[in-house]
Amino acid sequence: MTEGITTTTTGGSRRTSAIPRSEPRSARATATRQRILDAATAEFAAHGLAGARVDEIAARANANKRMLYAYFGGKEDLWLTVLETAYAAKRGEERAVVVDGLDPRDAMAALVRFNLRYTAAHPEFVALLNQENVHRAAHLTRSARVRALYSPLLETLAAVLARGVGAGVFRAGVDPRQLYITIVAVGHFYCANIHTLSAILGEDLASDAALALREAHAVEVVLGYLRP
Amino acid sequence: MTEGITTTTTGGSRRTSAIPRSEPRSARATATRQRILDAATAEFAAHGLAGARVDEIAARANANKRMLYAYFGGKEDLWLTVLETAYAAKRGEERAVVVDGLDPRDAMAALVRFNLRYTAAHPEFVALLNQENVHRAAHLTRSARVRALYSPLLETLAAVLARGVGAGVFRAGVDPRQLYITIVAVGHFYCANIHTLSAILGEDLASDAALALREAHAVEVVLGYLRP
DNA sequence: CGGCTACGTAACCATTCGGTTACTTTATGA
DNA sequence: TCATAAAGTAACCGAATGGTTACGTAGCCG
Repeated sequence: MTEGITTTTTGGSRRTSAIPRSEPRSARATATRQRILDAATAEFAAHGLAGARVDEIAARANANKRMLYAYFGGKEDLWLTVLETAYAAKRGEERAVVVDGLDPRDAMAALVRFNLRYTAAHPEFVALLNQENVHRAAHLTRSARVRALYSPLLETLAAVLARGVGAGVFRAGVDPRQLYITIVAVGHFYCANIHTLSAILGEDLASDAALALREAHAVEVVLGYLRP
Repeated sequence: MTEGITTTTTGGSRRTSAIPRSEPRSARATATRQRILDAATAEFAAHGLAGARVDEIAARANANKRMLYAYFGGKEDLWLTVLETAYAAKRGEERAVVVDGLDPRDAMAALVRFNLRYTAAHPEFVALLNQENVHRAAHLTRSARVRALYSPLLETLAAVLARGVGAGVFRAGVDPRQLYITIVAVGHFYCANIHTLSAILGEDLASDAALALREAHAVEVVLGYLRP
């Protein structure tokens, strides 16, 4: 009863910090929570943090707004949970990429392709990241959960790079972190700015054909650069 | 029963379409207009379209909200003007880059560096683009003014590329558009995601030292790739 | 000067929206 | 079976926000 309310603040920005319920007890509750999370991901990706509407999220989820506050605490907390979930999903997929035993060049190409395809297939991830950067990662930096999720892609990449250098098929002296950023960049930037780029260049970059061309180019750039 | 109030207008979103005043007549008016535009650029970059507050823009500009509506028509129209202005500014800077007479490799390196530096020096441009992509370039595609601003960088890039191929110092068969996207990407992505990347990688990528490293890497990637 | 118009101000308005309260329904287990 | 707590609902609240109206002021031309 009487959860510790102590709102005290309401002065500056609209915020309250009801403690989010940690674990739903029934299967129905879990389903409701999940529906809210899915709806929130879509709504946040489509409109951003400030543009998203809590009422709309609840409506999309076929849930009551009250439950959203019960499960997640508030709009910003929900945003963070959505972000964390999106990150965790990508890290999970990355973990499933296995390139052991492949020729280093093939392995590297596979990593580049994976990244581009994942990015293209998950525009909501791109949109969420864009938004969070507008906010200068204010929420993400507060998240211990995300900080713990060091990218498996980076680990794999460093290993492949070292293997290729050892085999004499890659140039030496490449910083894996810089290369990681570059690989993510050639795919992410394309997908993130696909609308403005299409508008500026006057062609549809979102078509399958255009994506295939971009993929080939991305692989070519990375492998071309890495030649000894 | 009386709930369906037939407000006639205001069906979906709050909008009014006051016709923006085309040209201010006095110097004072021009200055006011400019102050509003500058303040809007900062506010939109900091908070996005939905997150920006019209009152705040007016306050920052030391102008009255009324004049904002008089000069720009409304929040979304102001947003578009800000976007167009930012684009025009970058295009203007690009036009000032002259690489004629340079060795193609030096010329290419200069283009890569220019892009990275411009992007790093203009976080507001990056933030605005991010936002506009969240909105799927909905405003930009409506702008004839931006569509006319075909990137000079792309033109220059294509020329340098052709020159290098002719001189035998660049590989043949590279699509200038793909390369353009890649060059912009390696710089833009870094700057656009500098906050989330710093959070994930656990180091400050915005420092001068980190930026210099990134610049060197970007040049190395592009020139390395272009080797025949 | 004197009236006209562009420029600027402040108070106001209707609606939206995040968040809350008071209440009903559903499931669980003693 | 029935008390009890979790899950869910609907109506409500008040601050914030985009936009407007009615009114003052300054500079320019006759």
